[in-house]
Amino acid sequence: MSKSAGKHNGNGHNGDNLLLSGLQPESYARLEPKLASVVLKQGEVLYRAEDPQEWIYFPAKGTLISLLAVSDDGTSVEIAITGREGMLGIAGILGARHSNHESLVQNAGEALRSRVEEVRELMERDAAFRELILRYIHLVFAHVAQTALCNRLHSVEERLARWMLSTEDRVESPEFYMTHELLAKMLGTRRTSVSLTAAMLQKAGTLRYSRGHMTILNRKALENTACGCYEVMRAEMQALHGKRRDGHRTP
Amino acid sequence: MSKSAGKHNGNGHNGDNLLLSGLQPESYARLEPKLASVVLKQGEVLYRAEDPQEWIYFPAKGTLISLLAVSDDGTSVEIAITGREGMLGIAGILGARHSNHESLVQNAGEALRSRVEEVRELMERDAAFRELILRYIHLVFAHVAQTALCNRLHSVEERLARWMLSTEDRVESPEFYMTHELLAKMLGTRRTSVSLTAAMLQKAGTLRYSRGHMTILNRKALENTACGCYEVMRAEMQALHGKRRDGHRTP
DNA sequence: GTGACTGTGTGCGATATCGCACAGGGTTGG
DNA sequence: CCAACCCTGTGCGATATCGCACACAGTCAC
Repeated sequence: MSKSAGKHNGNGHNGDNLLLSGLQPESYARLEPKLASVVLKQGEVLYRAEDPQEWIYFPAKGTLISLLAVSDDGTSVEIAITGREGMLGIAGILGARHSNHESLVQNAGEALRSRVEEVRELMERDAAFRELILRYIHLVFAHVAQTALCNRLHSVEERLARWMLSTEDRVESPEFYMTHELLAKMLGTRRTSVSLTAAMLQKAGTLRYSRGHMTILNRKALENTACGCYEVMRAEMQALHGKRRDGHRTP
Repeated sequence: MSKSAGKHNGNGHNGDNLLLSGLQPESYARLEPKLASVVLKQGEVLYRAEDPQEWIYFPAKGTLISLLAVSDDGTSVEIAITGREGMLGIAGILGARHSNHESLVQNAGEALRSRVEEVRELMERDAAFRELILRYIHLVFAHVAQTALCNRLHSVEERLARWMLSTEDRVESPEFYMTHELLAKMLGTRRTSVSLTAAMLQKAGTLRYSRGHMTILNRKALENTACGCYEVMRAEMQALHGKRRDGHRTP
């Protein structure tokens, strides 16, 4: 279900983004000339904290972007994660000049982007599009809230496993680039805590990694290790995009 | 600045809610017949997790409501806090049937409420109102994100102080009802951790409490104890409602 | 006034995580 | 091929918080 998504109408070259493929053909036709395809590189920062919110990004299949909250002393924590199920630039949609969050490209890929005003204009015209975007904002809201809970109540191991699962879902591959250092930045913990936990999971045969090349070997085991937050977030996403209830991907 | 807020147009009996007082008179006149005044009691739960999102609440001056994320094992964490600067029922505005969050009345008071559909309808008609509501959603989003960071990186003492300050701002009084047990529920920690920390602050003369009756004695000291998250959240609120930069209240 | 309940103080061992420092093995670029 | 750099493993003491249990003092209902 890559190009022509089941319940969606698959507007051809929408970069597989699920918000765009949910558009009616005539709405998409109106937005299309404003959309530009961009290539996002691993490690690229789309928005720094305090940057003006000018662009909306609609990630294509496989592209993965983290939203990070940064503290004044440089420490940071991931608050949400975005793949082709969503978009980047919510603050702009909500009328804010800037947000305090940094968006960091975790897995390279393509995205379509448009100016905030164009998207807002389409939202005013097209009620279905507006509803979809608002529902997506609700999804992110729920995601951030669950993260707040998870950060407080769950162990590094549980959070690490949750992160791996969410990432695999969006990258749509069990292999991706991710160092312990970066993981620590996102989980808001020390690099060594990540290394210890990851080593345990590797010994157990759950995953394998080497110098940033990470591979999930046993997804079931990861699911058992992760806290319930993963399921909560996944259910929320399915409520929006109506994916199948049984599995996370279709071959 | 109780009834007739400076930059706002003060629509008489809007319960001092800053979102409603920001409305143009004709818009408010349209919404007013749909608004009903309700009294919220201490400890009352407006929305349980999974409850259908039917009502929007606009708290009046002094009324304080917490948004809690609840885990399946009953543990919980506060993700946001709402006073007269905002409203309750964002999930409904965003088109979600339900949210996973519980809203708990911390400080009794009044609120105006209306059905979700009425508010949504006014949002469609009145662009200024829509912008205000969307900007408020951004505010809450920023608040939840900051909480996620704070929960992960800051100590019980810092978080407790932050909570006290936010609460005083909304209750608009240095005295309010709050037990250690409840605080623990919101900060996502043990009751005894709260008791220990609170006892330290009491010995230092920063606050005083007895069986749920809590009084802030030295606000400056609290500000020094709290993490920067308080300032971040407050700045965000001021960006929306344009309050004075120097103090939190006017006599 | 008495009993039941609720809010707070205290103790104490267990554990996860922190903060920091250093070593060594891949990888990359010249 | 070598040097510099990046990623990961390891150690170890310090500390915050956890989890649980029990004591005691206000407060409220009767």
